[in-house]
Amino acid sequence: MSESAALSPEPAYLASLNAPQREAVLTTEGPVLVLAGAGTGKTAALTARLAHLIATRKAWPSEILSVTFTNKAAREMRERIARISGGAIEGMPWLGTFHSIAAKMLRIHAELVGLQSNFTILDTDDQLRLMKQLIVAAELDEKRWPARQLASCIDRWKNKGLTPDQVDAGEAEAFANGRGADLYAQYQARLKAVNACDFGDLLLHMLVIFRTHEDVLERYRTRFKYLLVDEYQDTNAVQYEWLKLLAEPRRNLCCVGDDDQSIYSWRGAEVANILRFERDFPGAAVIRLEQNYRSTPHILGAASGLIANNSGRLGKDLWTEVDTGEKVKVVGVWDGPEEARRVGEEAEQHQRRGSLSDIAILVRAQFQTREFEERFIAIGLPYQIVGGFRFYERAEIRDALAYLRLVQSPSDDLAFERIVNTPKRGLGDKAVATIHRYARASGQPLLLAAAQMLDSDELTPQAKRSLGRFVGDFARWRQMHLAAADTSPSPGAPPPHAELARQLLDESGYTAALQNERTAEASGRLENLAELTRAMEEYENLPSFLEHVSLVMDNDADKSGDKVTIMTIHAAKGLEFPIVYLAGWEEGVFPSQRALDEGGTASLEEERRLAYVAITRAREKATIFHAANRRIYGQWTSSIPSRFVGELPKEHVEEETTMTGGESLWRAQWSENGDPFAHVAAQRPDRLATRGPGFGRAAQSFTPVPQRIVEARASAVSLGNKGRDDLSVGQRVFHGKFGYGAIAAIEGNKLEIDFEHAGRKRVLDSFVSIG
DNA sequence: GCATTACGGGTTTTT
DNA sequence: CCCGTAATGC
Repeated sequence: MSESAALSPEPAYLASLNAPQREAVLTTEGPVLVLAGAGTGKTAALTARLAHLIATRKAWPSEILSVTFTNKAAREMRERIARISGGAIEGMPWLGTFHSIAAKMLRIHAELVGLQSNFTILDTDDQLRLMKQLIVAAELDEKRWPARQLASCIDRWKNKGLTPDQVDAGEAEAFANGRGADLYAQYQARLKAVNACDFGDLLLHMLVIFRTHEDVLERYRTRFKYLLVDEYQDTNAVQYEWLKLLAEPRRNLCCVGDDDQSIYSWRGAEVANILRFERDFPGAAVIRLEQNYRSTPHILGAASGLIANNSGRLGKDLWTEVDTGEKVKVVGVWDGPEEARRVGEEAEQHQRRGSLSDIAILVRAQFQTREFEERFIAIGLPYQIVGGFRFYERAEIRDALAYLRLVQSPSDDLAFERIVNTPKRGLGDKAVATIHRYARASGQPLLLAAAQMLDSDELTPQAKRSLGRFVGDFARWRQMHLAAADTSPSPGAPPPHAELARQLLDESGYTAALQNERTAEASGRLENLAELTRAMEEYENLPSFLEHVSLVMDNDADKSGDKVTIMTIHAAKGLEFPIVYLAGWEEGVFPSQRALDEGGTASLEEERRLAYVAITRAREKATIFHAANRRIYGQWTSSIPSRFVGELPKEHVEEETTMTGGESLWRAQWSENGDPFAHVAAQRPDRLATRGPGFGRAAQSFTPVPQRIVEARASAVSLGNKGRDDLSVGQRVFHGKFGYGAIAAIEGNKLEIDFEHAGRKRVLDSFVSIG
């Protein structure tokens, strides 16, 4: 590193940076706020800054605390630093998410908050079950005061840095007329009793420790010579307090963020943190990254004009050297299906020259994805929906993890509760309640209590037999686990903890139960479990794997194959695509009804920031849609274009409406009640034909049927007729686009098919032939 | 203890 | 309209 620095006029990591980026790298001392607009090379500057600190020997890698919000961001930064330094920088032990860093610290200092260092980190499911127990015990009506709501209150309090005794009366009112704070205290007591904590606790416990144990705080203050925070606009109150404490006395704190991209206030993020940075850290250098390397001038112009409608911004002017590009297109369509049809057609057109992975469809809310999904299935356009359930949140994965947790910590009562009757082994509520009672009376963990109860007559002989097997299994697995810890792993062979997991899933009957289901879901679940045990091989031992899992709820999208991506705007933050379709820009959808009803200006401004994030995802082309009619919760609703459409500067926008008769017809249908299709059918019979360009391709293996006839058949089906009687579950069929597959389920004229290559899809029966 | 039906509720999602 | 959860019957 020093050699190359001596040879070239400046170090390699500065070479491709512009002036403000350099400033962000070279201003190492004192507080720095880097306002990084969308697509302005923020990560490049950030990684260069880390490389610089290390290359100039201002700090060792272990003396820099760098925090990100997602594991993905942390991973990317790690990779980029390795690349930028040619692998010279390794082992940045304090680069990670707030939560993973907090967990690492808390393992060291656990006893200061009454935990043992091997505490478990609960998932949402465990939390809810625990809270529900408390609500029932408090004799509250669990209908009126659902556990979910308590969970969100407690989460909010933790995000604000409030311990149970700090929750004031006003806050406590939020749950069960003031009993919320009390339940919070009970919940914390229960967590301590089972040696566990939740996500919010990781940060809050450490904050409490910093506040009450000067020596611990001092230790980290001495260690961290430089602090770096990415996505600073997303920090919540606890995280802010953390940083303020740790940054002293050197105050070498560099925060990078964009106030215009703050879209997570609903989960505790406070834009105010970034807005008042200069006041919090007087003398702070504020550096603006405004040169955009991503989008065309029209896209930037549209986004900038829109966000200018927000007040209380720090302000940035994005610019680009690019001087070509299309205007942002705004398309008014009749209804949701037409919106999906249009996007599908354009995607197919693009597919002829380019790749489908260039295209993203961004929506405000998950329910909007359905329309696109249905259309794309019909025309056989490959797509992927990003978001929804993540791998580690799936039931079968959590079940497997609960087994493993219980093997590792026999006192993990929450894990015990989760799996004692999963798969069904005849230990229902009654048996479990008995075990509970016994455990509580004898002050023991559930699994231990269960083992002792085998010698008593508390349980029915049937339950006893079943429980005996369960307990015996665990005794054996536990032996294996302990043995595995002692033996040195033989090279080549799968590590013993992965073997243990496989054996455990077999012997517990979990695998068998899924195999017996013989449904498509079950086979998918078995695959997920296989993937889980495979993933375990990457880890040294069971404890380190479980730690990884509880912190890294990663959402790795399947990047293989050429597909259009459909996702929410939230999920798209930080990503970019050449072509972006922005669907559903209507009042009540985007901005969402909820934002309009409650929350006032603040939430409307957050919606606007979301819109800003959405537009700035596009590199070359952005198309905004608004539909005059949309079916929401099964009800046809007419809608007006989003106010955000009107806020786009005219010079950057090109408008189009597909409605015959233009504006007048569109306005006319407004007051109309009833089925908007009646109107459309009368005016525009062609609109009923859903034959996009892909139709022929998808339908190649059978006679094309005009849509109206297909629809007629669909209604016959809904009256009880089978669409076709030549299909049955398990049968091998051929689909024009997806190829061969087996029918997993039949619902009317809709089929669920496990395709050999395309995976599981829902298709209409008219699109398949017997293969 | 388990399968079935009724009911309600339905932004955004990470860690 | 469609999903997941909760009370209800077997």
